[in-house]
Amino acid sequence: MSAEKNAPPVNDNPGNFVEDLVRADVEANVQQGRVATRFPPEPNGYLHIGHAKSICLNFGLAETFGGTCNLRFDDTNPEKEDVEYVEAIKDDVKWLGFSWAGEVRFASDYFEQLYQFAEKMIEAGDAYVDSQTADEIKENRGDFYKVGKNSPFRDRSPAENLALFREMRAGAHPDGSHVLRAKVDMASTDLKLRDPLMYRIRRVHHHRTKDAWCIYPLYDWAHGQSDHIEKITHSICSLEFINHRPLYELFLEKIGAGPDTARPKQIEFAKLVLTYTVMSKRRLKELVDKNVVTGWDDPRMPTLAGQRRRGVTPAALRALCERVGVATKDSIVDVLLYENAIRDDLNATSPRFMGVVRPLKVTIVNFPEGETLEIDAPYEAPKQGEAGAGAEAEPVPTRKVPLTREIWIEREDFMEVAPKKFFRLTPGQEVRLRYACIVKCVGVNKDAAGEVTEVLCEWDPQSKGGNPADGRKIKGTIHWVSQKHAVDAEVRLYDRLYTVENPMGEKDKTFLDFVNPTSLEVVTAKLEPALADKGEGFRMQLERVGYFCKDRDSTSERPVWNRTIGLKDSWTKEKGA
RNA sequence: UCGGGAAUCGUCUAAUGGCAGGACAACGGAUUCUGAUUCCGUUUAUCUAGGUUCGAAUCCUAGUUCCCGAACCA
Repeated sequence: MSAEKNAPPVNDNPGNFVEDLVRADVEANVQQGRVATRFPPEPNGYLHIGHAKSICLNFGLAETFGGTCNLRFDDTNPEKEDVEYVEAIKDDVKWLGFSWAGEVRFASDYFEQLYQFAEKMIEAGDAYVDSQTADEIKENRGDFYKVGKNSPFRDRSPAENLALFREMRAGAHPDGSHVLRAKVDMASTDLKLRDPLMYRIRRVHHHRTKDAWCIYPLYDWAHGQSDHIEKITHSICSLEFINHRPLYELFLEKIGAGPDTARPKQIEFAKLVLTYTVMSKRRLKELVDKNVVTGWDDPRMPTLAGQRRRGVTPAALRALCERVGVATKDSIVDVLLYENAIRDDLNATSPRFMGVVRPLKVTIVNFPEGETLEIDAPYEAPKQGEAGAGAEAEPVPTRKVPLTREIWIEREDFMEVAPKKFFRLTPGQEVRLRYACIVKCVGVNKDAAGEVTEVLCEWDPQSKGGNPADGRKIKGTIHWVSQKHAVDAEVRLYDRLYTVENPMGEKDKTFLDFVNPTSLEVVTAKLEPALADKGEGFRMQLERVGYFCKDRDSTSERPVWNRTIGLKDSWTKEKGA
């Protein structure tokens, strides 16, 4: 008992320092204890696994504290943005299982208000129109070791600045001729504070505001102010934005957002990076544009659309984000953690079926020709710790599996010359056909090249259902499909897209140099007939093979299944050793 | 040569001056009509050097390493 009293607090949960900070604010009644977050993607590409972490964090916080989370598109750079992405992103967030508060927001909804804020800045002498060229601005900004030089236009009067800024808005000046800058400090050691740009002139069609504007705000001017307009309490972003925080706060100060206890608070966390994965939108676009993959939703892509098509569940993605934790240290998560989260969820939820991916003919020579044995086989995911069959405490749902004289088995389940501990088919050895019976290999047929083309077996008719009458131990169980009933299907066997942990980590090479040449292998598989009528998106486990999801490329003549992920395999490892 | 961040098992992450814990991975074993699942067990960590303290991952000093920052991108 005394030991219990002295026991240190135990916390087996992964850390989430953001949640701790928010909780502290709620308990201190900051912002009346209100929690309002936002997920602010730029609609210039598809969401990926990294975004999932931010989505889970922001929406999760809102759920945890009974607050709200907005979906806000940060659409301030029309050159790269498109409605295609807006729709895809909305779908992805919904698919992940989250709902945003009210309508979808757009930074572009705030362009007028942002503009008014900017006029206030000008009137207060806190912003000016700079008419230097882009090169001059860059030159005069200085660098890490050299302070900047004031622009010759820095001392224009508020009245002149206001007139010029209004002309900029009205389209009186060509692109690039002027910018609006905040007047801060060209000598600051923080380069971000050397008179940051607020507006540029760009005659570009915007996907929402069309041609209403020819000046567009830059990130630093748009983001914090949008947070303020939406009354966001906690503005969560990734680590690289920590350099922007002083500016974030300065702008809120200048627009009169109130005391810092009443303003949005920027908090930075480490984004999710996975081994064997390249997440940046630019590279993802490159894979698409160079046809390395078939599109943004290619099942090898780390995009949410790709992962969804591959068969990954939203629950698996959420589990990954939960397990990874939230911290301020740059980290690279082993992709195995993700694969484990996928298997974990799929194992618990996938019905079981049989299918042969690389078929090899087997003839059961003493099985009556033309006869079919119908077997009732359970297909539900086994309960935790239970075996797939046998342990029928209560009736379990089953499907009919036909057994005939000619069947397909997996090519790798037969070896003419087998190593020790090979518990599958090999001459003279007995093996169980899952759910069906015991067979023994009595011979093989080969082609001219010496390749085994057919395996001959005898079955034990006393073992119908899978267990021998005399109770003898059968070590191996293999899957099979009746040839006569088999459904041909295109199966896409996906593997990691890269051959190395960090495809970006090599000098003199690009990530494209490390694309796995066998990241996709297409085979014609033989599936059991019960799978014939499954619809697009149906997920299942092919026993002993892996988890699969029916692809939208399926036609009535040719079903297509994607391998989401294989089963863990301790056999190939042993074999290799 | 500047400014800002961060350093705990192989990986991610706890412990906020008091037993360095968990997950994944690895390894061993048990169970199994999936070589899966499940169960049990084992190995492995506080960046370095000083200091404060009865006691330091935690506080102090110095150093080292890594990341971010010089777009009219976000």
